[in-house]
Amino acid sequence: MSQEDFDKLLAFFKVMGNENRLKIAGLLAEREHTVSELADLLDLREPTVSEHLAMMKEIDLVRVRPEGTRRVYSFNAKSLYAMNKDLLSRDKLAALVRSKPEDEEQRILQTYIREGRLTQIPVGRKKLLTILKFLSEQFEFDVRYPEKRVNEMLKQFHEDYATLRRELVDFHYLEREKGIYWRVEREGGLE
Amino acid sequence: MSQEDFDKLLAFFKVMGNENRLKIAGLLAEREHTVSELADLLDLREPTVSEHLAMMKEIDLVRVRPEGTRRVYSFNAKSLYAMNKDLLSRDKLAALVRSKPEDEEQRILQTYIREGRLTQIPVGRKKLLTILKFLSEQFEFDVRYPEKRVNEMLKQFHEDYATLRRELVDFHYLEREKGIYWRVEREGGLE
DNA sequence: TACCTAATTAGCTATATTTGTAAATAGCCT
DNA sequence: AGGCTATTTACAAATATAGCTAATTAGGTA
Repeated sequence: MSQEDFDKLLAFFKVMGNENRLKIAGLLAEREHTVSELADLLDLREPTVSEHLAMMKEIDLVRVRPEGTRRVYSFNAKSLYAMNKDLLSRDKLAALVRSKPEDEEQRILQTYIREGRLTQIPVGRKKLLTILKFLSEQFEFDVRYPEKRVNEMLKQFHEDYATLRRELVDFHYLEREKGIYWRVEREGGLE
Repeated sequence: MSQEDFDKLLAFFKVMGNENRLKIAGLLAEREHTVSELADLLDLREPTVSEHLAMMKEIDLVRVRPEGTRRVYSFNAKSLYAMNKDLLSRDKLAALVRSKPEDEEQRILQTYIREGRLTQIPVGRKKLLTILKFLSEQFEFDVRYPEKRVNEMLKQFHEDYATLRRELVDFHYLEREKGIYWRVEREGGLE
């Protein structure tokens, strides 16, 4: 994400992160309004509303149309749509910094898994997470696994199944309660 | 959109509308970090970062995992996507304040139209727009009406057809050129 | 236990934001 | 032109936010 994109996104959040401006956006999304109408509806003075509208116009969130001595403000849906699409998309946010995670994960897995067995349990956090993610994928969602079964499954990959099991829980790939384990969607990180 | 949704959206914008918090979001989207790492990267003190993270946690934008004496923060992508999907659409924003507009329009029409005639031409903008919308619906799209015909049609509703005609044009329910009128889709307003 | 490190909480200050009043501007009407 | 209205601009007051240092809490370790 470029500096420009960052600034644009920040400006957008700043503008919308104000109660009255968000209300104005709502009112304008419904239908166009003049400054004094908005002032009435929001119980604010005209200059205040005018100021808010100027900020919203700055980022192209609203449009103005003069009508005699009034100014009719309308919501620029396109702007919101573009923002939504371009800046808030999964890709953009992810691309923020991610550098081909799949490739790197593949490389790590190839390094540590030979003939279906873990050659060693990596120490580096990133490597460990990749391995744990792979192991967690051996489990299905919505299935309850007794500890014994978990151990058996993990022993396939490494003698020290207890460490693997503990790490899987510690890093929230598995949840545990009363000796029963189940897979959960690990959030954040190298998902 | 409920008050709850409004508050949620507002809180989200408020949190993301700060330069350092937005940077933190970017850094955490890349990979998880501890408080002091972030403080280093952003050139801020730990308490400041801690405070920012607390705000982000409040709206479930980040997750924490204790690791010894550190706390490892990670980005909760799900939260962002949910926000993006559920709350940022135009419909949602519009619904922000809409209180059954159809009902209200019906109420206004019933107030001002008796036995097929306008009892008076309302002054309030909202009421006026509702009446004008109703009147505009007497005209068909893609039909060219000479002024004389427009006057006749409007006279059915009120003696002061000239005012109605002018308002219909002023508020862009009708377009006029060289004495010929035609109905257009009014944009923005009470469509 | 005592000590160390990391993080959070508390309390304070500087800055930014929001809002209001008063004055200036712009369009319309007589 | 002069008056009227809606809006914007200028500027000041009040409030909110962001940042700091210092103190406290929590976990790890000798």
